[in-house]
Amino acid sequence: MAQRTLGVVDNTVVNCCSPLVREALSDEEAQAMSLIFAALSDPVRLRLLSLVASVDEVCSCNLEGPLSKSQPTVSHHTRILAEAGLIVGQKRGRWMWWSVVPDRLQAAATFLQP
Amino acid sequence: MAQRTLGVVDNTVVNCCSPLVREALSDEEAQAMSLIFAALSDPVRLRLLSLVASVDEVCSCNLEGPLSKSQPTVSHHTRILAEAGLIVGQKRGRWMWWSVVPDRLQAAATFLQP
DNA sequence: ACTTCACATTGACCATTGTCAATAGGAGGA
DNA sequence: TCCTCCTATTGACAATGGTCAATGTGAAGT
Repeated sequence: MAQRTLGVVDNTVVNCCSPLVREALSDEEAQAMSLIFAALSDPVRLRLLSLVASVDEVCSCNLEGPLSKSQPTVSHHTRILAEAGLIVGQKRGRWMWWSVVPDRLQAAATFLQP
Repeated sequence: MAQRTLGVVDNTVVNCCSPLVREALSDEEAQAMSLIFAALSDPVRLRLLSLVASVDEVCSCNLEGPLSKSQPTVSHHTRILAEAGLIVGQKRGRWMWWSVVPDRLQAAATFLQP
């Protein structure tokens, strides 16, 4: 076992590592995290997420051009990213405004941190 | 634009953020990163990676049991994780010993860090 | 040489996914 | 009301992916 112990606090061993490294993942944890990474596993969605993350808000109509994808395809990808909790949409008038969820990105990053 | 500038060093603007947030991702970057996340997008592979990460080395024969998957399936998943650079295998005798590549995990984590 | 053991590869099957044309829904303007 | 605009949904298709039985490969022991 390569659990890198940092110290003992209140008679509890404190380990250094993220859930991924500390111990074997449960089925439920693995299932939940795989949904996030599945949302990140497509290059078009990564570019879409990057477009949203690099500004405060973007409406769907401003994504078709940069992504060179049809409107239904963009809608499909925003839906998957939203279901993974990585972006949230707010409808104002006829436009759908998307923004990132920094906490969700941070959670995924922390999960991988060795 | 929501580029959060940290300061100016050598006449170059220094931004705070990961590639994902700093600017729109290129096709090549998106394609490359999507391969890593695709490797992480399956619950069985996440559990496999966790098993490898929680110890120094594991041979394939010790993965079939915990994962409840057939030997070809385990081989399939180790291959995908290895091609993504997340684990490396070393053959010693008849056994294949797998270990994680911490730098690769760290790179994926940094990529997501907002 | 023969056998055994650990792992990789192949082939087949079914499920999932990315894409777009066509259509539907819903908000605002004339 | 009618029309236009933006987005979501549906349906279809090709491509990809997870799984395992069968087979191949290669190393170690007898």
